[in-house]
Amino acid sequence: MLTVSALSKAAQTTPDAIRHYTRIGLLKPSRNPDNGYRLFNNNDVKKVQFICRAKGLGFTLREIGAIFDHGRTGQSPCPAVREMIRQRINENRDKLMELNQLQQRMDSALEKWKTMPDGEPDGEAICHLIESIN
Amino acid sequence: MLTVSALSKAAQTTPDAIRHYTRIGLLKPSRNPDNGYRLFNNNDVKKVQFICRAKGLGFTLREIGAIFDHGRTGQSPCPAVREMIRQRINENRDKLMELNQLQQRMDSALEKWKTMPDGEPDGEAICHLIESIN
DNA sequence: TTGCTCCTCACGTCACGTGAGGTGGC
DNA sequence: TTGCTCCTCACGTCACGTGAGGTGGC
Repeated sequence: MLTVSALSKAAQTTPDAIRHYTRIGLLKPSRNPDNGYRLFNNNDVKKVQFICRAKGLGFTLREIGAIFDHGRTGQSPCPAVREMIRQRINENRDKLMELNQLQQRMDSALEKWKTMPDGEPDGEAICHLIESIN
Repeated sequence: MLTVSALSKAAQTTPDAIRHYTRIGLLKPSRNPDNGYRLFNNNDVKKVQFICRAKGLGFTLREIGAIFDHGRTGQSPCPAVREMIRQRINENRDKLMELNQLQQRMDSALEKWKTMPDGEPDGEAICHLIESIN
């Protein structure tokens, strides 16, 4: 049986993350009746490692919980997993495009500002650097 | 004088966003004594447009508030603005790299899974697709 | 009266991190 | 006794969106 910190070390994460996963129901440790400490077993080490791997593939904790539930109801989670990652790939593609555009806007703003002096507040403009954009 | 929705239309945003900006102190409308409705003036239209433009450059509302405060204390916000965007550009570069790597991990996972069958829960693996990664 | 707008709470989002205040184990 | 770990709240993060429940204006 493992305590919070022992589990966090075994699975290469933080004690707070372990407590968080417990709070939202991904882990269901038993308790030491003497002091109330959470007690985890070897299967929980696997579960936390699974959580970390799935997070690394872009799955949310809510989705990971859904995958666990599939297991409990005896259904294969695999079709849903394939579908989730397809969606996540599309979402991520959109986000990448947005951030690329943001990066370009920021770069060209900074470039443009190189030739502009700092302005003093004059009641007219708030910050003429920013107002010069668009 | 403008109401919430009139201001939101003039500045091309939503009434809820206007209420939010008021709540966090970026806008300080007067009130109609008869009914308590927020009352904005033409300067507020400019401020909301400024907020939107700055958000488009990656500034947070907290940073935008700091820019407004510079104006009130009679200092030029411009040097701080240049510094903020430099930082934001670096942060965004890191985020882009992360998301690019995530995209690659997701793509190669989906590719690899094409040759793998769905697995039934067997008490051994939670989801062998995910566990096959790394 | 209907339909639109306005109001004020106050919670939810995401995955934790961070105190506050207190206790167990060596 | 000291230092480390554990515990349970409960708030903060970011920028709103979304009810709930009620009111004003035409």
